[in-house]
Formats: sequence, C-alpha cells, structure tokens
Amino acid sequence: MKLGRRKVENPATARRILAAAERHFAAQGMAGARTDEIAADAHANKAMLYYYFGNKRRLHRAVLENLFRQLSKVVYTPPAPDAPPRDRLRAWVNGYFDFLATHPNYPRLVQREAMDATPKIEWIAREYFQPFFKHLTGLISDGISAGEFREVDPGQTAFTMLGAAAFYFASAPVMRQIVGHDLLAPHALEARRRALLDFIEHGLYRTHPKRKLEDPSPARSR
Amino acid sequence: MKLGRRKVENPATARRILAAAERHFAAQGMAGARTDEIAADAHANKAMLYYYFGNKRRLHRAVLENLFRQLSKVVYTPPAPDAPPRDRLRAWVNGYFDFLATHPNYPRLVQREAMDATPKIEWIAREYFQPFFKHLTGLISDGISAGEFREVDPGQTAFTMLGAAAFYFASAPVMRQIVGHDLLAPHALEARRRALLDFIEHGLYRTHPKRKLEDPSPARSR
DNA sequence: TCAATTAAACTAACCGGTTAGTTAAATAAT
DNA sequence: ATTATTTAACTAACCGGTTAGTTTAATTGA
Repeated sequence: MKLGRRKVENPATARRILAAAERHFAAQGMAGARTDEIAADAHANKAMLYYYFGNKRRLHRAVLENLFRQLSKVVYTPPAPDAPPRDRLRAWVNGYFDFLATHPNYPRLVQREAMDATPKIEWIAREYFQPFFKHLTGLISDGISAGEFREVDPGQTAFTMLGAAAFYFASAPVMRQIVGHDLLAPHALEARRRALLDFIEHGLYRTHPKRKLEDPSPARSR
Repeated sequence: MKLGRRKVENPATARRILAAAERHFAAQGMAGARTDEIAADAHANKAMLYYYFGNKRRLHRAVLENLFRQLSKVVYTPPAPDAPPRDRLRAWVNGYFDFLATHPNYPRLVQREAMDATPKIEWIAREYFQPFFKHLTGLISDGISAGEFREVDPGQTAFTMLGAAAFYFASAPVMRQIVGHDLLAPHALEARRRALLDFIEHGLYRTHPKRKLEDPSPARSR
C-alpha cells in the first residue's frame, strides 16, 4: 500500500537542470560553471540541483552519461552489417556527424574531459572512449583487410578522422569570428559533412571512384 | 645617469611563474587553475604573480601571447618562398607539427580558448587565429591555382588539417589510457607526423606520387 | 465526500571553506 | 641611499553545499 505523492521518475525540473548544466559545463567547463547560474538558467532553486544530483561533480557526470548513452544508441548500430566496409564507414561517419550536429554541447564537453590530465575520468576512457575508438579502428581494419582501403595505420587514421570531425564543432565559437558566419548553420553543416567525407575518401581509399564533373552524384547514402 | 636599478625585463622569477602558469592553465583551464598552486610550482610567493603580471587574467593572457609569439616566428617563415605549393604546404605542416610537439601545453590552451563562447577572447581571434587561418588557406589556394591540389574548399580543408593535427595533441592525456602508450613519446610523434602527412597528401593531391614498397624514400624534406 | 496523512517537490536564507587579490615590511642590488 | 624584489600575513568576496521549513498532490480512512 503506497502512501503519499507518487514519485515521477524524471520530473521536468530535473530535466531542465540537466539541460542547463549541459550548456554551462560545455561553455565554461566543470570548474568555470557556476551552480547558481545553472540553477537560474534552469528556472530552479539551487537546492534542487543537490536534491536531484547530489553535488556538482555528479551533476557533471550525469550530463556526460546522458550524452554518451544517446551517442551509443546512434553510432554502434550498423544499418547494413554486411555491406562493404566503404559503405559501413561512410554510414558511421554520417551517424557520428549527425550526432555532433544535433548535440552541439557534446564536442566541447568531451574535449574538455579529454584534455584533463586527472585520473578522475578513467571511467570515461574505459567505459566510453575505449569501445568507441576500438569500433572505429575495427571498421578501418575491415576495410584494409577487404582491400578497399590503403594500408594505413587504423589508430592514426582514427585520430585524424575524429580530430577532423570534432575540431570543427568544438571550435565553432571562435571560428565564427574568424570565417564570419555560423559554422553550425544548416547549410554550413552540410558543406562540412561533404568536405569531411570527401577528404576521408580520398585520403583512405585505394581506388578513387571516377566522378564526372557536371554529372550530379546520386543521392548520398545515409 | 643612475636611475637606480632598472626593472629587469624578464627576471628568472617571472619566467618561472610564466612557465608554471602555462602548465596549470593548460591542464586545468583558466577557471580551474589555482594561483597558489601556480606560485608554489614556480617556487615563488603568490604575491610575485601579482607583482609581475597584475592579476590572474593578465597572467593567462601573457601565457597565450608568449606562445603565439613563438608560433608566429616558426610558422610564417617560408623556407623556400617560391618552391612548389606542395613543398611549401608540407614545410608548413612540419613546422606546425614541430611546434605542437615541442610545446605540449599549447594545443590544450588554445583549444580551451576556442571553445570559450565569451567575447573576452576577441583579440585572440583577430590578432592570431585569423592570420594563422588565412595563411593556411592561402597556401591551399595556391596549390589549387597551380593545379597541384584537387579543387577542394580551402577553408574546409584547413579545418580538417588543423583538427587532425591539434586533436592528437590536445587529447593526448586520455588517449594514453586508451591506446596504452604515451602519444608524446618521440617514436609516437614521428609515426603521427608520417600518418598526418600521408593522409593530407592522399586527401589533397590530384596526382599521387608513385611509391615503391621496399624502396626507402629519400630523407624527409623538413 | 472530504479532511487527515504522507511523501515529493520546492524555497529562502544561511554557512564555512576556498581563493583571488592586497599590504606592509623586510631584504637585496646598485 | 634608493629602488627593485621578495615574503608572510591578511582580507573580502565568491561559491559549493546545507538546513529548516513550506507547498503541492496523491492516497487513505471514515
């Protein structure tokens, strides 16, 4: 027999706090973000932050895990498990790119963690980065084995791909001042996606698909 | 004319503080770094920090400007101003790579600034990032005009190159946990340099130089 | 039906450790 | 002597976290 007010598992306040925290942690970092500002931004009392998340560090961790969970759902699902490596890699890049584009706080949050020298984030490396990285290098290795890719070092190539993708998003705040337009605007994003795939392709493939200049290519496989 | 002891331009204490601040700001960020710890790391009293640099923000700025100044000297000097674009770009990449490798704090410091949304860093964008970026896109444009490079978007290609280079160094702290060895060790750095140049080359060049598998290539042009 | 009960959700005010920044006085160099 | 340099001790403000208490609403019993 239950008494009292029923507990709702994910109340609006907690979600607002999580969303505000995500913005503030991405923009200012864990040390720079202010709990008062997060609470104000979430239209909540500061104590609610501690009521729902315990302390600042656990709130920060909740933000990261929430994003990692969403990323995992997207990036590990092979749309065509036995398609040629070339297509599987392109699908992976597109999936990752879509995630970055729709979660603009993610790149800065993880880049901040990646730059952190403290061992406090070992769980991130073990739990999320490691499988993520292994998955990508696996895709590249498959392509090499199948003879579709040049005989590159998969790890180095993964670094290059991840850097080329993440840097664009993580640096968007300043780059806006440099190139004069918003890097996250829809048309800019599509241009970036195309440039990224083009560069990966010509940097990785052993055989370059012939491309007629005036003939529009068939619809991009996503 | 005796004016008493002239204020020395760059006394040992100030240099030690600057070096310690560079490490701490790179590892913890502006907000996370502690002035007491910087002072202790520099074997100086905290007041010295304020005596020489005024306040924390100006110390941070001094750290950045010191690095930017060093970078400018390296990366804008064309070793062969009328060499073919291909060689000039490779020289540029090698110069930038060398700077990153010898200044391991730089990538994290600038990445932190690049991710910062505040307008407080406008001077960085205008004074350093903008010319730096323009210079690189200029090199790429030259290569396209000369017919040596594919007809890529110079800005997008610059993003890719910068990201591929910077990400490796900025993420070195975590990546060490993921790949199991130190990314900044000398042999790892040389492997990275080769992989980076190889990827840029095959991603950018219209004509791929033939390469014999067993024949060691001539000494790398640096 | 309807007040009593109970737990969840929320708030305002406060606390205490931390941290950027200051000061006054001593020491070193010329 | 005079000025640059260095130090320990200090202060004011900030900020993460707490607390004591209030409000809201679901449930229950008569």
